[in-house]
Amino acid sequence: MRSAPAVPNALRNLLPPVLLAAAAAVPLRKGERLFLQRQRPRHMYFVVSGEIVLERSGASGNAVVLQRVRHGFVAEASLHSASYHCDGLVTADGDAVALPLEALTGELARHPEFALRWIGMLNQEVRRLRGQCERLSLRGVGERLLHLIETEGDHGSLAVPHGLKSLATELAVSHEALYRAVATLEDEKVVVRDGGAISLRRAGS
Amino acid sequence: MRSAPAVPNALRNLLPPVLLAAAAAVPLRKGERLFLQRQRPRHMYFVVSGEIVLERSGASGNAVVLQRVRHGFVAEASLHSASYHCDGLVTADGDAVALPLEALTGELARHPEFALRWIGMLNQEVRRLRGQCERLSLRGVGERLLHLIETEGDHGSLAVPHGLKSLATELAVSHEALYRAVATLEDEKVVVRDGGAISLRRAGS
DNA sequence: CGTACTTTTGAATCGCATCAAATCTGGTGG
DNA sequence: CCACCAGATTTGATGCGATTCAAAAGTACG
Repeated sequence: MRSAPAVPNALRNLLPPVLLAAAAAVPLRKGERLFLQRQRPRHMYFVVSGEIVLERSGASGNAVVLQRVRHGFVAEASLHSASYHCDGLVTADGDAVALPLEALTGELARHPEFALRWIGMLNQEVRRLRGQCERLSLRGVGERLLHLIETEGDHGSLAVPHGLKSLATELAVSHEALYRAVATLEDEKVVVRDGGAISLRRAGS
Repeated sequence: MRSAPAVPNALRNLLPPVLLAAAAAVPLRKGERLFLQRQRPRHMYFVVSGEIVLERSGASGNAVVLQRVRHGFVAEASLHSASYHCDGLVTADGDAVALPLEALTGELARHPEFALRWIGMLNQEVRRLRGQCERLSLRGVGERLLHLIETEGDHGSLAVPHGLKSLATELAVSHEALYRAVATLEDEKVVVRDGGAISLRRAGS
């Protein structure tokens, strides 16, 4: 028996029954693109496992990573948009849930308390994005990494399940620079690497 | 008679009557701080004129500019927060409107169509922030500037009412670097400076 | 065992930050 | 009107840190 938790608890608590019924499980295959820039939005996704990267190809042709999502909503901002504003690229196998945007709009209009929860979710996203902007405003790879650990980490410990290389693109630095920064911070006894996690020495655990 | 447009049209179209009645005009004085990090949120603001900068003082003590607002909402993400996540510093005299958060929450719960409009506003903000992250991920001052003009500008023309210096902090580069980048782009016939605006030569106007 | 990937280290180069200083600007008061 | 000041603008020189190119070593997986 495949234990397929098509809809995780986070969604059960947020969405009304009608939407839960309309939710469809979507398998994520590395390399696949869930949606493309400029496409008309039809679904919103919730990543249960695996990884999706929102990326946008600039005029110069180089792809820029807007966001990595390992657990949470993707394309939630396309609710009333005429088109997706970025690509949804799967970078690690896993599972997601697709929600039809039409149904979502209808339920938001029908259930005020759901709309309020949705607004709360968006507020959280806005704050997270502000944090990312703040992080990217920092000079120095080390500072960015420490900021990430303090901001997104759990009690001074940041999970890095997919290696430092993918983390480097999120911090908008070369992977070499990140490796060197981590090594330096370890020498300085500021952080400790524990396999799939980086932790601050002070505070936290 | 002072023509005091306490509530601009953008707000009239968005907010229900009850909130418009609860809105209070707030004069903005340069140097003043509308709210402080970690304070309990009581109001949300809408900038009519002047400028407010959202800034956060990092652990290292250096202030980081999260956002400059010359027209639009400020602190909209603090709706259900226990505290503001940044300071609201006035950087240019002007006027704003203050909305009590309590009343806002109540109206959102009471009027689904208002909640939907609010969600639309938040979606726009999320996209704008993603754009800013994308911009900050770019290497090179010139690239960031061009991205800003293309993204936030009006038909390839970006208003710079407060000089390039404040723009530099928004792009997270030194003002010297920005001045040099602008000069270079002008030499290369890529942009034109027109007093308070920078415009692309190709496209746009 | 081989392939593909990440991790790691090295060396050269380039862009930006930084410090410094000169010029220009608008505004204020004499 | 002019002197003067505060701020923005501009140019120059220097150093550091990150990028880049390169290559080796480690690791996971079929």
